[in-house]
Amino acid sequence: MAANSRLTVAVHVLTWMALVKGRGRDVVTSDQIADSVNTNPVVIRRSLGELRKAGLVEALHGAGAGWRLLHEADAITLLDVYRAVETEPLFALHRAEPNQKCPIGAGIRPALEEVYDGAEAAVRSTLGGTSIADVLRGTLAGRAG
Amino acid sequence: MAANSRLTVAVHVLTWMALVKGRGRDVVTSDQIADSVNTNPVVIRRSLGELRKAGLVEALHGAGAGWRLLHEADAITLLDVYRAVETEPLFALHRAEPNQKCPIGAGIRPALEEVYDGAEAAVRSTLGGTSIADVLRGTLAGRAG
DNA sequence: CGGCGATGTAACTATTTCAGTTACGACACC
DNA sequence: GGTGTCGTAACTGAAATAGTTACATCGCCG
Repeated sequence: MAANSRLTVAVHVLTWMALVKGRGRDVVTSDQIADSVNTNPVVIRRSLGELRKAGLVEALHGAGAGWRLLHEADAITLLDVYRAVETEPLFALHRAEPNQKCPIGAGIRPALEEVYDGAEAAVRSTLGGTSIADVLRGTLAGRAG
Repeated sequence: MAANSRLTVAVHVLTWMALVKGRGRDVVTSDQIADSVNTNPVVIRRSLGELRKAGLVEALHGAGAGWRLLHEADAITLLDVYRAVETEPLFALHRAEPNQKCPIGAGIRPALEEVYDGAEAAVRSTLGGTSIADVLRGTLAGRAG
């Protein structure tokens, strides 16, 4: 389970919500989404909870409860989703502190961090160039849109 | 993301080898490298084994055995290292196949793959722009070079 | 006001991965 | 043949993921 599928699940959730919203249904339940993603509703609610904290969706309570998109599909980029669900950096540094008595051990971490920051910036830039609307179009067309 | 430190360890290994090679010692043992990385020699040998398969280092046997860089430090990019040690994609797709009866479930995976491929290409491009010599300079200077 | 349907979360489990460790055979030089 | 190192298998502990059960909570509706 090297890489996690949180970004995939969250994008799937939002893309599905965008699709059914286009069909006139703008409040949906975690059970309905779970049926499309093919997983447990709790997994979906966990994902929606992160998206809610990021201000991308809202939860409604009481009768007719469920979830609603807070922005248009073309105003949500995959970078927004990435920021909402991904906490860890792309590449981890040493698990244990390297030998500080060695010039490499003492100085390599900031050097690596600079390179890793550049790689993450490149990823964010790529994700920022694709919206949920793009994914929806690509999904229905068989391409990324 | 359960990010691993394989890239970090492998870059550390090569950077250290480049440093000591500059000091005239071009055959080193996994024990010596492990002392700088602050880990077990077997972890280093596993990393070196992947770098050997990638053609970046060679192993010597018999008396005076050890490892040797096969290229100059400025001819090895972090992309070469990334390719050598990283097998999994940056982002995982669904763990279980999504619902094929749903238009999103049926079509989202190729759409996502296209975006993910773009992100990976961006990472590779960034890593390709930095060499072990750059990391060595940055490590000794307190920057990435 | 009580029932209902959904959210929100805690708690537990199975699976997987990572990295550290021990152990030992293989190898090539002396 | 002895020695030092590689090369790798096997095991362990720790952590993360995602799936699951369970249940308190919330707010409308009859």
